[in-house]
Amino acid sequence: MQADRFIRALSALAQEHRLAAFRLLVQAGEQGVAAGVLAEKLDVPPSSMSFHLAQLANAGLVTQRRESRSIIYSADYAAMNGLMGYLTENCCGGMSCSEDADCLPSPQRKSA
Amino acid sequence: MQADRFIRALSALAQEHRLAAFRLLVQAGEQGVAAGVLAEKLDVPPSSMSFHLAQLANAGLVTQRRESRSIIYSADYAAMNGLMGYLTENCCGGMSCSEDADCLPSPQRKSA
DNA sequence: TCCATATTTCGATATTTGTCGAATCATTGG
DNA sequence: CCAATGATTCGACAAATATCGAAATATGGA
Repeated sequence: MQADRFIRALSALAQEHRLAAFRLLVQAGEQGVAAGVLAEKLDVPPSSMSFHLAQLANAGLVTQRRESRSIIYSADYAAMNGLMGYLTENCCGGMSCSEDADCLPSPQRKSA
Repeated sequence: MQADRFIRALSALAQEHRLAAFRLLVQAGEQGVAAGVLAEKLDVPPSSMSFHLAQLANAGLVTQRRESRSIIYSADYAAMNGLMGYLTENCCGGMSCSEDADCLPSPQRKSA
């Protein structure tokens, strides 16, 4: 069951510090943010931050790269979009999903 | 903290049976699905299903209505879209982030 | 009213998850 | 090589979560 991958992603995001960290990374873009900076911004001990970042990485939501002594984390937009596509899959049974307030007003159209 | 609401939503979805149930509801549309039908389809005891549906409802992801003896659950598309909007807020620092645009800096497209 | 159906609430229990200090690992600069 | 810095792993504990049967709560039909 590949739903497991999405459950890991959702679990990863379903936590105060991780959600905040992920949003910071989403906003930071490609540039990314160092682990220590995230820990400081979120006022979380480095060990805890590391624990959380590992979960985000395990879920495939973030990528990491070393830059000198720092490890820079970045949001993986493809993974994020994949998750949102999964949630809205076959929305409304594939029927008219653009009508009124029903399904997806936002640009999350996926199939085809 | 307004983020609490989104954490509840993500926690609600971060569970095998709830994610499956929610997706079924998303696909079912306004018509919705009865609690018992969901329990049967997902092969989960009614009490457990009820427990999970309560969490989805508490997170505001689903609504319920009585129809004769059954309680019909439906996905709340507005809540779902709100959640997705929250995740992508100020994506890339506010630059152009529309779907096929540049929210995907890394060219690692998977299954589009 | 009585009974069957549909669902939820209540417990107890097992499992998972979050926290954080100490120790460890990796990198840089002197 | 050594000390300092940035980050992760480990271990123990606390807290939250999932499970499911039994009992309770609605509803509908005879």
